[in-house]
Amino acid sequence: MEPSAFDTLFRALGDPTRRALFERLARSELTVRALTDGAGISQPAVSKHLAILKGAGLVLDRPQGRETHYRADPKGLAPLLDWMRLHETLWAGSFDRLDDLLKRMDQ
Amino acid sequence: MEPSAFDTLFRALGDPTRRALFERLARSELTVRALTDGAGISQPAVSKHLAILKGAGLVLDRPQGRETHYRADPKGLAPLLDWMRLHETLWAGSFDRLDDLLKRMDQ
DNA sequence: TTAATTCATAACCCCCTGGTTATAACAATC
DNA sequence: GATTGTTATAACCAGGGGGTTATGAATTAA
Repeated sequence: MEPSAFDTLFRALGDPTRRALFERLARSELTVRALTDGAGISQPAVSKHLAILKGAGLVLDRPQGRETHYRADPKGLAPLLDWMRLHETLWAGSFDRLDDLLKRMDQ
Repeated sequence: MEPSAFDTLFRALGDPTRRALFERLARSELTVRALTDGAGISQPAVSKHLAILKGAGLVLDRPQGRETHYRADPKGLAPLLDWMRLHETLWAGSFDRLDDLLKRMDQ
């Protein structure tokens, strides 16, 4: 069976290195070179991670000349919300924390 | 470096088989035997998945005689909320959907 | 007490994944 | 045009992870 959107999303976020890249891209758009500097791994490794993040819909690329700019895609996390909605009953205990999150986002 | 709580949680949820087990346990408490029937994999494989889910704090076990009952732990998903809070800015676009979720949980 | 059931662990295997280096394509600069 | 810089891909490799069967410990049933 082909992997679901949940699979690709969870798997993409499952790797710490990949999640670190995503978190950097959440703050600002960066080129592959900029991402490689400070990532502690080679440039091809970074490119592979970016391809996976892109495949999961977490990241968008913007080629410009010889460099490619990457940025996080807000819509990429939507399946996470969908999955949580499937398990609302589990959330009762965490409700107040989620409420806090919403309040902070609202202001 | 030792893996963070995020790592263990995301990795635990990253495997489809494991997520399926977790989803079944979200609905009702089940024994290893009950989980194995209908999982499509061997009993030792199920036990290993359960150990990983337990290690991630997603599941609680309750030994009773020769069988062990497992159930989902609501608090296990808390780190997911924490992680989302770290990236609130990314959420602007998904805000209304999260709002929907909260409304449905409130009723 | 003997047999059957349930579960966890050990030992093993294969494949997938995350890393590497090498290289090619393309763009910018000299 | 030649060179340098940026990125993606190919080829490869080591390790980890998810599966298996075998087995033992503990509990229940016969």
